[in-house]
Amino acid sequence: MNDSFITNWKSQLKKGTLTFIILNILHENEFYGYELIEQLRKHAKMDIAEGTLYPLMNRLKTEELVSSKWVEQGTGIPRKYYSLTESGKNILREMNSYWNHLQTITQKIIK
Amino acid sequence: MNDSFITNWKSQLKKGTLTFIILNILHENEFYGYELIEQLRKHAKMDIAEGTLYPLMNRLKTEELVSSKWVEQGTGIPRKYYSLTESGKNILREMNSYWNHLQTITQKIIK
DNA sequence: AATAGTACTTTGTATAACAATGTAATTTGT
DNA sequence: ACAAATTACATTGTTATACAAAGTACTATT
Repeated sequence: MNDSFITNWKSQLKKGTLTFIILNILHENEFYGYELIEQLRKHAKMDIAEGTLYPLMNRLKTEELVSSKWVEQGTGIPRKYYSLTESGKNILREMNSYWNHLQTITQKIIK
Repeated sequence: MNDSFITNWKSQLKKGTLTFIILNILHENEFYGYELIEQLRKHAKMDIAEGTLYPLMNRLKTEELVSSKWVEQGTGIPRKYYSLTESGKNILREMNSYWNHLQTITQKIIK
């Protein structure tokens, strides 16, 4: 029951950090949804449900922080590739700045 | 409208980080609720609504990560002081460990 | 006497993660 | 050749949490 506290905490911690991480990943490269989930699992050891990612990407599109384009594959299901808009890059700069601030704060209090 | 994206993001970011920061603060010292809000505003530049903090402290009590005691003042309203339980200290160690992991991840991708 | 500040509490709303389920095509295992 | 797993996107309902707003009660300031 106290083990689930950590599990729940990690889930709550994603609210905010996930958006932040994904925007940063998209700053370097274009990715499609399913690929982002794999990237996060492999490189960040974060397990993201599909029901988390796809709605999140739609929110980012609605806010016009990312744009998307369908790319047909020679074979298989077409992929929707996401990339950062100019507005998205500006917002990301603000987010990075606040994240750094948060780091400074926590570094002072963590034992 | 895009300015409110950052505002909302900071609010979402608190889900998880706030619990984390408060438990770390309580690791060094006992504090009462109103004092925690002041501490966060002054030292972390985080503005926490009372309707955020008090329910949070009650959740932490229910989970037995913190205990509380009323302390009567010579004058004025009595204060409810919170302190970390042994269980709270153990959970906090796990949280700090995961937070450090998150740092390593984000440091690699932030421009 | 009125206003601001201290200190805790409760109620209702909005947001986001997630489990579950669904669709459709492809690849792998036997 | 067939079943199962994987790839890829999407939707619905549930749950947790921050926050605005309002309330209670006492103290300090003007």
